[in-house]
Amino acid sequence: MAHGGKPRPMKGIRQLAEHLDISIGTVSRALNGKPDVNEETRKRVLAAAEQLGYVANQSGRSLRQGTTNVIGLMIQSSRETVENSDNFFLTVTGGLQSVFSRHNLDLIMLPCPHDEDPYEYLKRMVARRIVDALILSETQRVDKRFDMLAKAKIPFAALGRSLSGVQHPWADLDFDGVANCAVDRLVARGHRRIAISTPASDINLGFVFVEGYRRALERHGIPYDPALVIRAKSSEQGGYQVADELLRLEDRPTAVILIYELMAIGFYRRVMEAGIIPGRDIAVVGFREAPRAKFLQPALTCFRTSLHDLGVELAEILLSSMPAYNHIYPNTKRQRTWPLELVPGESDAFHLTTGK
Amino acid sequence: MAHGGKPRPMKGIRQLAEHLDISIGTVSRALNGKPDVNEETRKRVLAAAEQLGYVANQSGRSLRQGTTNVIGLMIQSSRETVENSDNFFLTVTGGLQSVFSRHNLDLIMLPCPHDEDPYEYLKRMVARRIVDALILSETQRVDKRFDMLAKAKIPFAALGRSLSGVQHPWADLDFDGVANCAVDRLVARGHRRIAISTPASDINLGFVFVEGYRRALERHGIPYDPALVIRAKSSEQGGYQVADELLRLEDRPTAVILIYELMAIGFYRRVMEAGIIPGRDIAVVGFREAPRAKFLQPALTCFRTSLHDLGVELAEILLSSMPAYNHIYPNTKRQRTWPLELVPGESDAFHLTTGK
DNA sequence: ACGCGCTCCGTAAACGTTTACGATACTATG
DNA sequence: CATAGTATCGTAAACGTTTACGGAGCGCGT
Repeated sequence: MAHGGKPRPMKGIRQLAEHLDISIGTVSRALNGKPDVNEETRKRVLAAAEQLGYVANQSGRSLRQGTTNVIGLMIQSSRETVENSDNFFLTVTGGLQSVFSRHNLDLIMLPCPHDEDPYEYLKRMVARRIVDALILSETQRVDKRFDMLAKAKIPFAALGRSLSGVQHPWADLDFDGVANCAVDRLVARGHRRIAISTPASDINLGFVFVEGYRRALERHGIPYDPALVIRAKSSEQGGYQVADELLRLEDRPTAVILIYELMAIGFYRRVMEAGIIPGRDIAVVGFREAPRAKFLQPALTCFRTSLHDLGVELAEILLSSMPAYNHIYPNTKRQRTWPLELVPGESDAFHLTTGK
Repeated sequence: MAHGGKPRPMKGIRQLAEHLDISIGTVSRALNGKPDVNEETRKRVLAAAEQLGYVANQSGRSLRQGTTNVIGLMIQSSRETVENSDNFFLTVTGGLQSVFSRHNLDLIMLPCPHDEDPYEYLKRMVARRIVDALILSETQRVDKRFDMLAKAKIPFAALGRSLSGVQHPWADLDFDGVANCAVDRLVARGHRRIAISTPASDINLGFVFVEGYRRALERHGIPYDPALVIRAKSSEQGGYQVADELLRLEDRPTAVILIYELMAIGFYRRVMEAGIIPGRDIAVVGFREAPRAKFLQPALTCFRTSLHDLGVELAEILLSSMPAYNHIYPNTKRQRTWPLELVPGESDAFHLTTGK
């Protein structure tokens, strides 16, 4: 490879210092807002940097001070994620960034390849020291990643709870609260056989969801029937499959709670194929409100929340557990279940005992 | 084993060298596969690195050799993107990674915040030298970013064409080909007033799409009517709006081509509100095949493609324009329109002249 | 005069790696 | 035996930045 004899342009702080006829130490201090530099020289330095388009080389900086000013958001583009994530991650990302940018932190997304073990991938990213802190998503029931990050002393927060690493910081949608509310609402309308869907994978939110459902049933004195818990992919196809399985049951449920709004599309379709009208013959409650759920007929009863604000909260939780920032976000609650608001629709608007 | 028990975490190549009683130069050469190192010592070094969990610090490495082994994929999480991107980016990402990982390159996603100018954001990322090369998406009609990257001599490729930076490498869905094919098909069924939708933003694919449509009409001797080109967001709501606007026209079109499949959901809904049945009273052709389009009734005629393979192609295009890799991917065609395959549905299955 | 504290700035040593260069031992060749 | 060539390895200089340290200049109180 040409390793060349051309006089390199020396694009660095050194050139900037020479151009200003100041030592590079002073230039660096001026740029980084250190106190012991004359205000007037600082102005000169900043002006020159702006004019010459100088930006500190990240490698040099982070080599010296062991910090990168980059936060990583790890996502596993598993097939299931790919099929249903839609705007979820990007919306949360917006909230995260709105906080990080205030501290000159940049967010990058680390997509773990399908064919690579998430744990190994994360280990590599950590070892490379490319990020100062991490946000983990799609937390598993037991998730080795937490222990690893704790041992490596990398600050992190999770988008989702987990059973492992008990005390780690997280923010999570209030899955059990939603299941609870949905059951209450359906029971109040006379339903007693209520089905629920949960993801097929080991992702923890499914367990939390079903657990909330189970406790709510218990509170109402309704026996918990495992046959009414359907494991399915969180997609339209999954919803179709849920309906399919429920139709096969001898003692069919009169209501169903779907963990992803998109599933309702497939669910509607399948039951209508069987001549069953959602909102008249069976009650349906979905999870998050989503633009495309708005077009369902009858309108889906679901739960609204601001994913953007959830991102904001999660960012603050992360910063509060980073030594360099916890003086700015002190005592922030390290674990936060994020509330959702009921959006009543027509899909469960009938009372069972009064007929349709 | 020299020191029994658990070795404490590696601090750097220096400790690894001391542990092996070899100079750090040799260790580095061994790890990087340089030729002038004894095969047997190399094995020892690799084994020790594996055992002690040593991974080279990326900052030190990239500071020295000016390379990071990271490829950045810039995405602008604009509101429009957030609403319709669904699995698009993650799927393409999978294809990209399958190529990059063969060369020990990692892909990171750089999400430009809504409130930041994409150009400034990119400039910052480039200046920080955090990536070796870039993939740009959502290319605008005229896109300053290309010129900037060219001037900064950063290798890049684009997911999407542009009018600026004429000779830059890119891969792009065959928007004009699809528009062309759709028009041909509709004309063959007797349609002459054919509407088309295009995004409201300056994203280039809209122009390419409409241009293909315009030329196809011209070929059939059908006059181009600007009133039939509807600018709308690429979402269900956008589709609803397209239908709404078309219904207001005095001389209503008999067919419509939608640039995003999701729009069909809203479109169906709106025309059915007006008592118009898609596939009987109006012909509808969508763009990409998507899981949720499968649930439309009648089935949407649309176009299928593998976004994963598009990612593979794009990765190879990028590598072929990187000095360090172009010997591996020589003479790869630098610009590639990616084909789509027609998936006939029922939404345009009627012949206009024979009635319904 | 002297010392002290303060403000500002220059010097140089890190940070962890890669790599050009030279050194050593050994082998093959003349 | 001298020399050249080869295989292998150690040494030290970069890469660009931050920062501990010290020094110069100055004002001020004793």
